Amino acid sequence: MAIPTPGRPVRGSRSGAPIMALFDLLGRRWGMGILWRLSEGPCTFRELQTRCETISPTILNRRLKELREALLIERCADGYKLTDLGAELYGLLVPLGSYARTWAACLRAETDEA
Amino acid sequence: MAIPTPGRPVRGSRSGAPIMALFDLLGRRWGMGILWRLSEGPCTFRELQTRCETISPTILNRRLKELREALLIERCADGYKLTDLGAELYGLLVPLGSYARTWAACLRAETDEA
DNA sequence: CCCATTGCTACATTTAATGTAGCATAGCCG
DNA sequence: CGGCTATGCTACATTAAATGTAGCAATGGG
Repeated sequence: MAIPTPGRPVRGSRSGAPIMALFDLLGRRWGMGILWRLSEGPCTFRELQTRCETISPTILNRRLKELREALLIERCADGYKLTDLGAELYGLLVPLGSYARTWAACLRAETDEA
Repeated sequence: MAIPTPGRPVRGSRSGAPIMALFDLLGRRWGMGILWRLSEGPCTFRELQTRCETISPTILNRRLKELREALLIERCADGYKLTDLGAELYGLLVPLGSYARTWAACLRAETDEA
């Protein structure tokens, strides 16, 4: 699957709105998860596979290719790492971490009362 | 597909880390796009379908069910709208909009020079 | 009653993800 | 050198998810 290109039709925008292209890319399975795990530090393919806990090498490899093409990650001596552009994106995802805990608490509360 | 439940195994975390559960949910096709479009204001199923430009009713309906179950959106007189929890999440996605434009510019630059 | 709009569902097809096995290369150690 | 380990993958068969089109049942006018 080719990477979504801003300016060309993407899922959610026939005109290729950048945000929709980004959502299309990050919305692929494991997309954000890989960025998140890689933010813990550069690592090898196999180490990344371990960090992701349940990813298959097939899909890890495909996402890595896409994310490299999208300039978010790159190869290095230790295997793979975030580019500056990727690190910047990661920075925007960080707040989702604490939000997720709030969200989880709400879900639990809802489930309990039901 | 059941919604990923924090605390139970999800993609990326056997122990169910909230952030991975959230990534699993938002990482489903159209997940973030629907939130984004709904943030423009409450609307009907069909209007939302139009805003999304290219979504099929099948998958729109499925995502709506999931997002409702996840307490991010709810039904209202006008059709659907974000819950407070969903609006809060949307707030965290907003910065991705301007980031996406930067990212698009970098991609274009890269493509041009190659 | 007729027509338009609503929120969907059915179903057939295409595409993506999974899981397991294993190969080819590179580096060490004796 | 031979044998071991780790690396980055790829092949392939299976399952699951997304797509696209058609259309139905319900509601609310006029």
